[in-house]
Amino acid sequence: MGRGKVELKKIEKTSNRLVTFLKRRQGLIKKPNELAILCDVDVGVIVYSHNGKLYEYAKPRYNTISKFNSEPALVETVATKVTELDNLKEEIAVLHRMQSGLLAKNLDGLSFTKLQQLEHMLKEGALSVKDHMLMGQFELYMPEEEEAMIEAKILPEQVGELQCELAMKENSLDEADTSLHLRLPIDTNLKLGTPKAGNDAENPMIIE
Amino acid sequence: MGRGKVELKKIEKTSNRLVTFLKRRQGLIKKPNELAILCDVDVGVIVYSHNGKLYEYAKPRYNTISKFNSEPALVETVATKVTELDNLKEEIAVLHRMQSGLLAKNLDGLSFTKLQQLEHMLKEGALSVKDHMLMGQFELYMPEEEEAMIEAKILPEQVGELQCELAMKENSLDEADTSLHLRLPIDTNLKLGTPKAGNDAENPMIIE
DNA sequence: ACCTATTAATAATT
DNA sequence: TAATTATTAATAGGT
Repeated sequence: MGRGKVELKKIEKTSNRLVTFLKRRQGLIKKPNELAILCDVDVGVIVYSHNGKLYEYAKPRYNTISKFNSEPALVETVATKVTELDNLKEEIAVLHRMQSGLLAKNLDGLSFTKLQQLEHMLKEGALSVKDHMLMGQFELYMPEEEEAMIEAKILPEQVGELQCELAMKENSLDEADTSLHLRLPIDTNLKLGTPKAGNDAENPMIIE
Repeated sequence: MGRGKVELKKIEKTSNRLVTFLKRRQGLIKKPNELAILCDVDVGVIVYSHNGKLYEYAKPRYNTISKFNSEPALVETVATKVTELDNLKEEIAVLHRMQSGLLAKNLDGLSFTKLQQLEHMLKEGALSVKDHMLMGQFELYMPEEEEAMIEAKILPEQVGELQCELAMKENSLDEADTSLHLRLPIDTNLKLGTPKAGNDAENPMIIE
């Protein structure tokens, strides 16, 4: 339609291209409205000009379409959502790694600083959890022999491995300035509870 | 175009409406393609038939458009994304609460079981982190007096508060069956490092 | 921006 | 349904 047909390829002459864009855009925005009304269906059209401006038509039966309709630009909207998703996934990955890593010992991906932070968190956290649980329920005194048994249980094989590691590395160390205090908080001389049988040593950390 | 113009209202005769839908739909899908090519812009069209079938055109310059393009239905796509976002946010909230809660002592939202899990994690985690850091860098021996000083530093005010709490609750306890072993793992007799000055006690846990 | 010759789309008919 | 045709609608190029 027009004086002579046009070849289906990019119009190189800029002024012509802009004029054609204007004209055909108007037609493109008008048509779906007719289709929507005549045939009672849902139609959406979006057109982006080359400088990013958005033109659109949408029969807003679906919320999603009307949602996009109200947005300044679909691309930006979705891009934002995708970025948001990616960030959240990344954050979850880090958090999971920090938590499950504690149990699975997969700490390799964490920086030395993160390890320091973890250590700090563990120290503070141990005290906080202890404190918190005390608010609810606790047992003050426990037979000495029972306590000793529990400690024996809690001291895992890792301690032995640790000592083994230490023996092996004993002679090869320097650069003391980045080393850390790794001892756990010392015994506070509080005897604070009796373990519920088999309940605190087997359950891995699971996020529900 | 056609034998007589049509009024812009729903075509009541079903057969006519279906035919019109077929014809105009074809035109609607064809036009944007021409516009996209001739004017080198991005265009997307979506049409839903009344029985839910999706017809569309999209010049897939933007991933977002092509993404929708590959979906059976835009509505489902967006709904899924929103759900995904909500789930991730919820998961992050839980993870953050478990981590920052350790420091901020905001453990109230966590179940008793979660507290038990946390305690377990802390115990295991302390050993794991210790173990992990040992792989890299450590200092084996430390002067006895320095170690004592560090322990004094690490024993925070919470311990005092804990003791205070204990003193106050000393007489009011029962229900021993749900109580927990809260003592930290005992001293392993390993002297494992010297703290880098002021580096592990002040930094809160921050996820980068 | 407007015209208008021409092509393209399509409503009614077959 | 599918093809044909008369008509309207869109628009390319000129003014």
